[in-house]
Amino acid sequence: MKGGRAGDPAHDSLRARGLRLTAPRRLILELVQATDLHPSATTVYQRVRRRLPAVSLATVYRNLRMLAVHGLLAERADAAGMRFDGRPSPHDHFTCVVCGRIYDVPPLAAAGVRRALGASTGFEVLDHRIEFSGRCARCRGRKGRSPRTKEDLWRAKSSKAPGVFRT
Amino acid sequence: MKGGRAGDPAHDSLRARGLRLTAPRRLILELVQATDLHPSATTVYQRVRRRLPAVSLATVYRNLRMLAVHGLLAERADAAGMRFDGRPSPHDHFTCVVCGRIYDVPPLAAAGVRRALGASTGFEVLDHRIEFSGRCARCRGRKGRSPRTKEDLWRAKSSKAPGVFRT
DNA sequence: GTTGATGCAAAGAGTTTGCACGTGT
DNA sequence: ACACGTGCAAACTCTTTGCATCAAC
Repeated sequence: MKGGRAGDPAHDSLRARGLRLTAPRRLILELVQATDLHPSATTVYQRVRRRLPAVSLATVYRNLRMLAVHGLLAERADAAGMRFDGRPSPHDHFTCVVCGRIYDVPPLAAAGVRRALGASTGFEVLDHRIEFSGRCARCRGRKGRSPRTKEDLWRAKSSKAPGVFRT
Repeated sequence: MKGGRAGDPAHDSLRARGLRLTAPRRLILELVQATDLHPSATTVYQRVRRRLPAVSLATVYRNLRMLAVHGLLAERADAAGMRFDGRPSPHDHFTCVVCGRIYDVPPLAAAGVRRALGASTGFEVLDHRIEFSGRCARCRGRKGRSPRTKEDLWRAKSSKAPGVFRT
């Protein structure tokens, strides 16, 4: 009764693959796609509960993994666990060592590097990912300033995402 | 009585930082530095036990982390947990989707990409890492063949590492 | 009505930690 | 001898799974 109907992009993506569009699943997908903060499962869970208080953490995990398997989300391993990325389109990442934010950055010089590697090794390069790290624009300003906790803003407050690049 | 003495590179590296050179610590460092298979803590543990049967898993974890903090090893996050890399020098990685091996590859086209990112974003790029994936040379041969378990060879057999690139 | 999805709780896997004892320097 | 390192076991965190129930189609 609260689930989506035809015409909804999420609905169509799921139904086209023979997957059911349940309310938790739909919300989880929407939330992850609506931010570029690469949230953890727990963070998604906390956000989901604000609109669907009965949803369990297990359901969040099951859906995140399933959506990733079907290519609607991408998974990233992190020292603290898995992170989820709502944009499966090719792009790279920049992690700010000061504030901990993970920014999406456009694919800069992919093809040439991949070709070079394939030529020199005989490996068949199917995919690649570049992880940059350093200090982001807003953290270059302040001195040795407070490492603001990464996604606390998103988890706790509104769904306004910082939004740096949309790849 | 069984630990190293002056003149040993590992001994010097540790002592120079005020760290003690115990037998487990020395062996752990040597094992990780001697392979490019990026072993997990459990894998290192299994290898350590073959020469020092009394060493505990906790000690392996403590030493791996401590050695990483002091820059003698590098840590990598993986879906299955942490991996350890004995070569802190800059290099990239290629993960074979068939056999699961993680190969070291030489740094191919770093500088230009970093400069481009800095110029277009205002970010100060301090480091980067490229993760390639695909099928390695030896797996391109066989058809849709058996995903040989990653580092079983090293864990179970001799310390002969496949050795692809030495960066 | 079927079949897959969910909630709950329990189980797993990887990693960390408290404490008393052992050991490098 | 002193301080750090170690073994053991318990604790913790993140993630997965079994099962009865519920709901999308």
